[in-house]
Formats: sequence, structure tokens, C-alpha cells
Amino acid sequence: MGWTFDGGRPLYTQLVEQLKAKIVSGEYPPGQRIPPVRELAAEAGVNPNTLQRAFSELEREGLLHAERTSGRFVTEDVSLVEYLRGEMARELADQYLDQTRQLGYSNEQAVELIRRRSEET
Amino acid sequence: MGWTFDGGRPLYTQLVEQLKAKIVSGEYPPGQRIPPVRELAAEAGVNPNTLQRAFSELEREGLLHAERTSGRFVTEDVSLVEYLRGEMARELADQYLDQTRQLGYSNEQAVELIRRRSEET
Amino acid sequence: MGWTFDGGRPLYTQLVEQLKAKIVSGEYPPGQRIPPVRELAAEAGVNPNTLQRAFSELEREGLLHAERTSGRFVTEDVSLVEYLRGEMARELADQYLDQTRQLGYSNEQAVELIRRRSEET
Amino acid sequence: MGWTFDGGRPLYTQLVEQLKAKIVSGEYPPGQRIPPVRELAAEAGVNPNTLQRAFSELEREGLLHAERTSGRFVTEDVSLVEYLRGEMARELADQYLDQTRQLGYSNEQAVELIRRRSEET
DNA sequence: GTGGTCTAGACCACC
DNA sequence: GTGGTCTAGACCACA
Repeated sequence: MGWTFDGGRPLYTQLVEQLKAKIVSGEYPPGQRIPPVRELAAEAGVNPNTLQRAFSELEREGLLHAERTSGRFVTEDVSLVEYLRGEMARELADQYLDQTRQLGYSNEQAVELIRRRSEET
Repeated sequence: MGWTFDGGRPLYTQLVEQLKAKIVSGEYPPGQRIPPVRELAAEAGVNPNTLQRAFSELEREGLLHAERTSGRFVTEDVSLVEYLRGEMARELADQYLDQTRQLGYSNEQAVELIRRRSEET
Repeated sequence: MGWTFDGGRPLYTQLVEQLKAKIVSGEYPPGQRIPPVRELAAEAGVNPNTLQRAFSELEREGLLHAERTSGRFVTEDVSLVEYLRGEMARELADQYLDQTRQLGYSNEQAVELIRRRSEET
Repeated sequence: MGWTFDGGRPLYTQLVEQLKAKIVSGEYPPGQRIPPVRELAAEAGVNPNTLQRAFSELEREGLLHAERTSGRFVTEDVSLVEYLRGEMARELADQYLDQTRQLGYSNEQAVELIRRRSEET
């Protein structure tokens, strides 16, 4: 998957989000080595420093760890990855229900809307 | 409904969103006068100028119009309001499907997740 | 001719302009009685006070004069009216040339443009 | 070209107009970086925020885009710039014809007047 | 008293 | 050092 950014939000935040998605979705599976910063930065078209900052954040959360000389690796803690995946999905779902409720839709209508859109796409 | 903001995104952006929600949900019905800038600003706990900026945006979109001396009014174009309501909801739904897909969920799983969360709440 | 206003500029200013146009164009000929404030205000859809203010301005410029009991009249000074007509037109022409020059057009191009538009309309 | 303002109309509006003129006339060519807000504001003698507001408007119209850290740039979409140039000129021409017509001039007289003024200047 | 405009000055995120 | 955001506070035009 490529990289897309919307101006107006910090780049490094968006990088964190997209890297997380790549990890929990299995595009970067547990234990796998991540491409070097410079390479990934070039691919995403961002400043290496900015990507570095995103990595630091992911390391803080335990999803990534840097091996002194051999590069960066995705955590091998599968349950952490799976937990995070579920957590993120639930958050998205609740957020959606919340936002549609603000527009005056009932939960039933919100479910029905998703069902329809999921079939049209 | 009250006013809630999350740091990190411009206040005026969030004001635009919440005002839109109030309009399309019918809390501010078509044709109705909305409270004076200063009053609403005090209620939301923001600077009147910040709110003014949000209003300008809504005026550009045709949802609001300012009467020189008598106040601001919601558009009377009901179909515009209804169109926007559907449009916003569709956008939220698609966004949700998109984001869950990035986490590695199928559309069916995404629908099912919403269904479950909507019953638990 | 009807009355049209664009928000954003003072109403009374626009009234002055349009009244002047009616006078110099001969729609309100020299010496003629002008409709009463209340009537004209209703016709234009403005507050009588606002129209009053526009009249005051025209009186200051000598284009109108109020007869104590019988109403307001257009000046009988034909040469004043004609002078003003030419003056306003020249001003418009110079303004046009000035603005197009700012867009990078030569005077010749500006003339040519007017010629074309005047034939298409 | 310098900066001139007439009181009575919002400063930011006049800034938008003059900036547009600079762009379509080629004084700020497509793709070129424009001076920093603070610098330009000092040059024009206005508050940086006021200029910022004008910039926002031009960004909405797609004539400018802000690069997070490196400055603001004129769009590279030459056809947009050229289209706008013609559009603005046509609008000015029609406006002129309209206003002189209100003064009681025929289109022919209006053309002739421009011709004469353009030679005298 | 309403909205509209403008200024001055500060702080923040980003690279 | 760049643009972006926000606040506080003032003044004006309008009806």
C-alpha cells in the first residue's frame, strides 16, 4: 500500500497511523525487519527525521524495537499486535456510531448505512 | 448538546464540524436565528473571533447567512441541509470501511463489528 | 429599473449610487418630484431611515432639494446634471483602464475587449 | 507595483484583489515562491494576520498553496491562471458596460468613451 | 446591540 | 525561520 497524507495534520502522526496499520494488518508481520529509515522515507516522500520521530513513538508503544546494528524489527508479541488490532477497530466503530448519532441518526440507521455502503463498494 | 474539543486540531475546524452537526441534525432548524457570536462564544468557551471564523466557513457553504444587524440565520434551503446530512453520513461510513480495511478487516467483518458495538452501547 | 444590492457595502452608499444614476440618466428628470421616502423605501425594500440618509447625501451635492411641504425635487440645474453624468462616465472608464492594466492588458487590448463584449451583449 | 488601499472596503478584500492581479499579470509567475507573510505584510503596511486572511482566500481558490515549512507558492496550473485573467477582464468589461448603461449611455457611446480616454492617458 | 474588521502579540508544529 | 492558530481587545457601520 502507498502513502497518502492530508495537509493540516502533523506528518509524523499520520506516519504513526499508517505504520500501525501495516503492522496490525500483517503487511509487516511480527518479527520482521523493517526497511531502513532512509529507504522508507524516500518511498513515502518525507524527511527522514520525521519518519524517525514516528518510529520513536512506535517503539515507545512496544510495537517496534531497534537492534543496535541490524535494523528495526516488528515486535514478536503476537497477542499485543492482535489486541491492538481489535482495539483500533472498536475505536473506529464507536467513533463512527458517535459521529452519526451527532448527525441525528439512530444506531440502527447507522448500521444499515454501513451495510449498504459495504455492498456498493 | 455541549461543546467538546480535542487539542491538536484547529479549534475553528472543530467548531465548523459541530455547528454543521447541529444544523443537519435539526438542533438548529432551517430558517432559525442562531445566538449572537459573543453569546455562543461564551457558551463554547472560545474567543468570539475563532467562532466568527467558523461562521465564515459555513456562510461560504451556504448553510448560514448573516443579516447585517439582526443576527445570523440557518439557511431555509431544506434540501441543501438534507443533502449535506446524507453526504456527511456516507462519508463517515466510507471512511470507516476504508480504515478498517487498512487494518485487515473485510467489509463483512466491519459491518458485523458495527452491529455488535451498536448493541452494546 | 429595479433595485439591487450587494451585501458587504453600506446600503445607503448603494442607494446614493443608484439614485444618482436615475437622475443623470433622465429617469428622474430635472425639476421632477421624487416619490415620498416611505413609498420609495417600500419599493426598494429598505428602512426609510436608510433612504433618508441617501437623500441627505444627494442634497449636500445639490442634486436634490426638499420643499418644506410639497416633497423632494430633482435640481433644475441641467448643466450640473450633465456635468455629473460625464464626470461619472469618465471615472468609470478610467477605472476600467486602470484595473485591466493591473491585470497586464494594454490600453489597446482593453479597448478591444470592451468592443467585443459590447457586441455580444 | 506598490500597495494602495481605499478606506471603506475591508483591507483583506483589497489584498485579495491586488494579489490576484499580481499573479495573473505575471508579477508573481506560476510556481514561484512568494515572500513570507511577515515580510509582505511589512511591505504593504498591514498586520500579518490580515494578509494571512487574504492568502487563505487565494488558497481556497487554488491560486496559492502553502508548503508547511518552506513558504507559499503560486500555483503551477498555468491554464487556471490564464483562465482567471480572462475571466476577470471580461467581468470588468461587463461591469463597465453595465454601469455606463445605467447612466444612460449606449454600448457604442461606452466603447467610444473608452477609446478616447485610452488615448489621452 | 448586532455583525464585521483590524491590530498586536503570543505560542505551536514542523523541518 | 516558516506558516498556522488563538486570544484579547478595540473600533466601526448599520438599523
